[in-house]
Amino acid sequence: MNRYGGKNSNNNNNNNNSNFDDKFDNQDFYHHRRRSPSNFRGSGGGGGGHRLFDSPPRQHHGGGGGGFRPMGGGGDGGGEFRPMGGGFEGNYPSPPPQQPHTGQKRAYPFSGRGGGSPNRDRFGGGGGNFAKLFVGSVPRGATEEDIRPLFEEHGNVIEVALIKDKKTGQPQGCCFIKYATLEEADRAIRALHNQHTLPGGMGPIQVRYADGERERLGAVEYKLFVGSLNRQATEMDVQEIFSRFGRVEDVYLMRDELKQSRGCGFVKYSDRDMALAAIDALNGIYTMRGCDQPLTVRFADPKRPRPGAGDSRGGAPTFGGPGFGPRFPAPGPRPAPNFGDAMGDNVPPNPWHPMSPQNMGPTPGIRSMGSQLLPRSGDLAIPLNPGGPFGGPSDGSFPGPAVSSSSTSQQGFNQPSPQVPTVGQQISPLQKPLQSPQGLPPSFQLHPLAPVSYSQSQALHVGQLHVPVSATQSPFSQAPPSQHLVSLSGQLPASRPQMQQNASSAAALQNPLSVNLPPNLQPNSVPTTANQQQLPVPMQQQLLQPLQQSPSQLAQMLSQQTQTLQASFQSSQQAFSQLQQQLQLMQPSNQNMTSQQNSQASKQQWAGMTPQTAGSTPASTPSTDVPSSASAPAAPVMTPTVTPGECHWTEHTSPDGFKYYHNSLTRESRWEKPEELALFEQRQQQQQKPPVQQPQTQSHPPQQASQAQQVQLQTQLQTQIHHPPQLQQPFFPSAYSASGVRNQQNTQELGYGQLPVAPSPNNPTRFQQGLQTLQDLAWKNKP
DNA sequence: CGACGGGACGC
DNA sequence: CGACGGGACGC
Repeated sequence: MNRYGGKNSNNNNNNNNSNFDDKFDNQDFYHHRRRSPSNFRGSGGGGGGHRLFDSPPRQHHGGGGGGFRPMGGGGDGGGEFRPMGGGFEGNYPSPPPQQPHTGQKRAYPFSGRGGGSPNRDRFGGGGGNFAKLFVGSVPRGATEEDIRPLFEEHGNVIEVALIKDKKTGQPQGCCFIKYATLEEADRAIRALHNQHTLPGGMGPIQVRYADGERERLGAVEYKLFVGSLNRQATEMDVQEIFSRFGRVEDVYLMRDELKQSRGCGFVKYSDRDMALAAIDALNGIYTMRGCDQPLTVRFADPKRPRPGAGDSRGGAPTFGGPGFGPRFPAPGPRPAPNFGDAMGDNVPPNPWHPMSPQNMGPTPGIRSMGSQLLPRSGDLAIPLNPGGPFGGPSDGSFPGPAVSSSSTSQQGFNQPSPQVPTVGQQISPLQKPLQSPQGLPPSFQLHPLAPVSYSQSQALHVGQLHVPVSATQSPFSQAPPSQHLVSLSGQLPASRPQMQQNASSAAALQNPLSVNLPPNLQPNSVPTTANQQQLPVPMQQQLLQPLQQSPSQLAQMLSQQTQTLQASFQSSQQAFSQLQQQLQLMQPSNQNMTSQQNSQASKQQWAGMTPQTAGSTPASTPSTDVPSSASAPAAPVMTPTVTPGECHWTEHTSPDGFKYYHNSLTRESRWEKPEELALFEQRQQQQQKPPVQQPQTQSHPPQQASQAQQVQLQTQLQTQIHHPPQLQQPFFPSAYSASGVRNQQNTQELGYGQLPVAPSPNNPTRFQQGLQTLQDLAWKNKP
């Protein structure tokens, strides 16, 4: 069972007074490098084995030892980088030598809110820093040598402790890694959590602070419970929505045994203001597409204690809850600065009931605390792009961006700083269009603002306007066309002052997208392959295209696209029934067709989304493969280069320009080409299979029973079921994460992924699967 | 309307 | 020191 994210990181730990959070945290510079199993073992990893600290004798470190110094890794450099992205081939500057710190095992028992936390010591002297991480999903057979190198890429590993069962001595599949500093630990979490699978591992390793570490280190996290999520939404989608308020440390969606989302989950921030901003802007306001109810966003209840967990009591290191503010006077230095008073004056009457009217409202105010950094509401009211992954506010209002007051500069990750609008930092309206119109899917949508912020720090600067626009909508986006129009045309709601776009915006346009791309744009990407840093040429072209069009045109396109989408949705259900009928007829003779049809259908679906084809049903227009522009808007994610196959795997191209594969049945996505697909393709080629361009012409095995039927079915699928596929994959394939939240279902779902490659013509199972898929699709299209 | 992720401290 | 029973779906 692979679960996506995991609890984890939290960077902003405040830690000794060193404002390290202002600098270190650039964690993100270092990215994990995907090591291939082959080189995994021996590579000493960056930094080369600083084995000095191997298994230090346990002594009690007294505190104070001056060793700690926030290693900075570098200045801020604005290094934003996306956790997932993988774009950076780990240029991890070798970790600065650290002072050896000994560690203690489970040192401070930390009793929850208990008082005398050891933190004091830390705060005082900054000594005694070492950070222990818990690492899960470690192959049982792994040895320290297998693990250490990986972690040394992110810092000096002081100790690696493989956990064995006390009684049996059997490896437990987990271990503890100790770093001398929190920064290193943080980096490791970001780079590895859910993002690296050890050889032989069944899934990506889970990297998080060991129990009690957070508290011990003074780290806090603000966990929000999020309800009424679209069950089709992925962690990534959720992250997209929440990243506007600041860097999302982690997203965890509750799923059932079958991995189906339960419609709720948790989002963590390390900054309280971000959490508050998210609540204000989304709770009861933002409705995801396909949902009839707005999100519920509130501070999470304390985690229900797990019986079997050996966790120390008390616990909940999370803050934000009702009484937490007061009760936890800032476990760490951090909270205090910006809103130490927060709970005091700015506190809403009832934090636990964010739903209160005041918090709702079209333009959720920015409940920015009194931080000086925070701009005034007027300035802040920057419209967020409604077109996020799942649509905008149901009421048509833009969720307000919240501002994150804390000036923690570390939002670095995927997100640009929380939309803290330092005045003047606004996105030019045109920027969005660039991305959206072309339907640069999700990835671009992910951090809608990201590009901007990034650019700001990196290149562009003053004078840019942030426009709420996000023309792009993910398939689930509910934002009415009108919103888009507004956005595009630059007519923002009155509440937004910014609009002062200016000429510079045009110039700015290109930069952000074509130049700065990677980091921001690929928030989630997790490339397997190296270069993710550069946007593929094609991609860039796409991005630029929009520029050539006038806003109004863009708006129109969007509108059309939207209509098309809607129309398609409506028809899907019908299609489904029809399909069922068709399938029944066909069942006896050929089954494999189902899968093929699906593939084709999905391909078509994209084509159908062509804006030009407005409202039209994406009829069977197989001949022309979707022009790049066509696939854009509606098609959230990719350019469907389809590879029809038995295996249900189809190849797609992410906005980043990287290929990935998606299984229509399992909805699994992976970066590597599935073997099944490869085999299938081979088979196809052997059969003289024509290029993808002509799906219809695909070799239809002569043996098929009734071609007529097949065709019919195919047509229907093509013409009517367009959404399904989109819906399934509207988003990015997995790689997600800002916080390591990444979809990595791959490995684990092999069970599904590896469907019988051999097309057993009369395999009822396959048929069932196809049906299943269809049903699934139909379901999704449901209102 | 949904509520917490696999495992957890050896030498 | 003392260390988890009893009870279990409202809005």
